[in-house]
This record gives sequence, structure tokens and C-alpha cells, in this order.
Amino acid sequence: MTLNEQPPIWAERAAQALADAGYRRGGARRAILELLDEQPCALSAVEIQDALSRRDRDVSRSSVYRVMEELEEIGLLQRVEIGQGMVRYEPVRSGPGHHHHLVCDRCGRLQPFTDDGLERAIRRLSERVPLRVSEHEIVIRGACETCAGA
Amino acid sequence: MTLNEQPPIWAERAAQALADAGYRRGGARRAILELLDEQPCALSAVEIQDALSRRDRDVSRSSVYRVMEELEEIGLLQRVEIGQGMVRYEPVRSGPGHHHHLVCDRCGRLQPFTDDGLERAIRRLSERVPLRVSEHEIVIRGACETCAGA
DNA sequence: ACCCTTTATAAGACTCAGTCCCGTCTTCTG
DNA sequence: CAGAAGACGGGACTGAGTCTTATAAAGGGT
Repeated sequence: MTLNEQPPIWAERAAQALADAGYRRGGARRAILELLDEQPCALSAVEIQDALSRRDRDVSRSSVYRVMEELEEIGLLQRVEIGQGMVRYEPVRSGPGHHHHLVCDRCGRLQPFTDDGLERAIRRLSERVPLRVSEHEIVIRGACETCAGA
Repeated sequence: MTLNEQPPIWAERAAQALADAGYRRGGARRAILELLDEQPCALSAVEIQDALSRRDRDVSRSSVYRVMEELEEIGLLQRVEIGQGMVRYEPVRSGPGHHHHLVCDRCGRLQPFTDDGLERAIRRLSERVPLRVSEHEIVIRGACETCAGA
């Protein structure tokens, strides 16, 4: 179960990609990029704002959401809906990096995973279905090892 | 792609199940049951309240949410998270009736489907994963035939 | 049929993530 | 270095969902 462990170059790549896409630089965005790059887990918008605030680098709500939108647009960030209306964002670190998520019902911990069998099943399914499929998202819920005890 | 087309006995079965579970009867719940039974598509809480209001059978928000919770608890209703924080509810009509959903990005139309290959892949996956799996939900998004034109 | 207790309901205040708007500040370009 | 374009902050606003409380039914016992 792969946890992302690449060197912390994502923020730089992201900054470059933003520049290439015609965005100017700005303090809020920079702070957000750095924060996201450090964090091992996906964060929600509110968590991002709070974390920055704790470092005395306050950023407005509007900025958080705007930056999230921009980053998602360019494909640097993946939006993950973990149920109960909760949304979190995580850096896309390697290429397309398609993966899904395990969510712990109790502690909210999020863990990425990939599975070829699953992807194959979905690909086959996509062809037989009355829908021009654009994306799919799979969330598996349960109790993580820590929370399940045992 | 199976659309639910059973006879409209769900409301009665549901009423019975509620009684068996020790719930008393009440106007709001009755009205909600009848409405849900008629509707072919899944509805959100707000849609339920509005629909009843249009029939001059006003029901309070609290009642809608309370009843949804009760029905889900007994397994008569399935909660479907269709993304963007939207939640809809649909009657569970036949036995366990495990299935997933196709969501049209544009018109919001919801369509149930089942797929054995997919279930098999998930079952295999569940055994290899560091999580005591309790449930899974798969949402496939795209453009439905109507919206995609073609 | 009539209490009495328990449960169901309505109404509305409240929460909280997310959106929108607008005035101000910063970045970049000429 | 000035001026336009874009980035930012702050705060009003939205809308789904929650919580609280008073009132209205429902069912059981007599």
C-alpha cells in the first residue's frame, strides 16, 4: 500500500507549472504550495487555512479555495471526496498517478491504493455502460489497523 | 442497466419494518414513505421536502432528516453520495440489493448498476488491504446518453 | 373510552463549508 | 517606473444539515 515518499520537489514543479499556465506569483499561493508539499496526508480547505494560521501565515478562505481550484485545474492536485460531504485535497506527485482511497470511518485517516484488477474491471464496465465515462472514484471505508485494535 | 420497476409495495413493507422495529406511526413519516415509493429516482432531503410541500403536505426539515436516518438504520433506504457534497436517498427494494451508481455530471441523473467483475475485484482487494472493510461505494461519473448528445 | 407516558413533529435558531463581491495590494510588462 | 492585470483579504451571503424546545399525536394500561 504505497504511501507517497518522493523528495519535496512538488512545490517547485507546481510553481513552475503555474507560471507556465500564465499565473502570476503571490504569497498566499506560495504558502499553500509549501504546506501541501510537506503534509503526508490529504488536507481539507479548512485544515489548510488553520495550519497556515498556526504558522502566523494567515490566508483568507477565498484564497484557499481559489488556489485549490487553480491547482486542480492544472492537474497538480486531486480532490478527494471522502464521504459525509467532506472534501480533501492531495498533491499529485508522479505523472498521472491514478489511485483510489481507503478511508477510516473512525479516525478519518486516508490511505491511497491502486489495484490493477479493479481498474481492469472498471475499464471493461465503462464500455458497456450508457454513459460517456469521464472519471470514476472508489472509496472503501472501514476501520484502519490502529482503530480496529487487533 | 436495471431501473427499479417493482410493484409499489415498498412503502407498506417499510411501514411494517418500522413498526417491527418499535417505531410509532406518524404523519410525516407516512407521507415521506409514500413519496419515496412513487419516485423512480433518488431524491435529496431538500427535494423530498419541496415535493411534499407542493402537495400541501408540509413536513419540517427535522422530520425529513430524522426519517431518513431511521430508514437508513433499518436498511430500507440507501444513502448515495453523488459528489460535490450532494447526498440523495433511494428505497432499497429487493433484498440486500447491493449496487453502485452512474452519475451524469450535467443533469445529475442517477442510474444504478451492478457488475460482478467489479465486485469480485473489490472482494479480492478487501482481503489484501490494511483496513477492516465495512463498505465500499463506487461512483462513475460522465455524461449520460441524453446529455452527451450522440 | 380516558389517562398518562412516550414518541413524533414543527418551527426556528444555529453551524459550518463553501461562494461571491469588492476594495486594496502586488506583480509584471512596456 | 507607471499603469494594467492579476492576487489577495475581508466580510457578507448561501444552503445543507444539526440541535433545541414546545406542542401534538400515539399506544398501553385500566
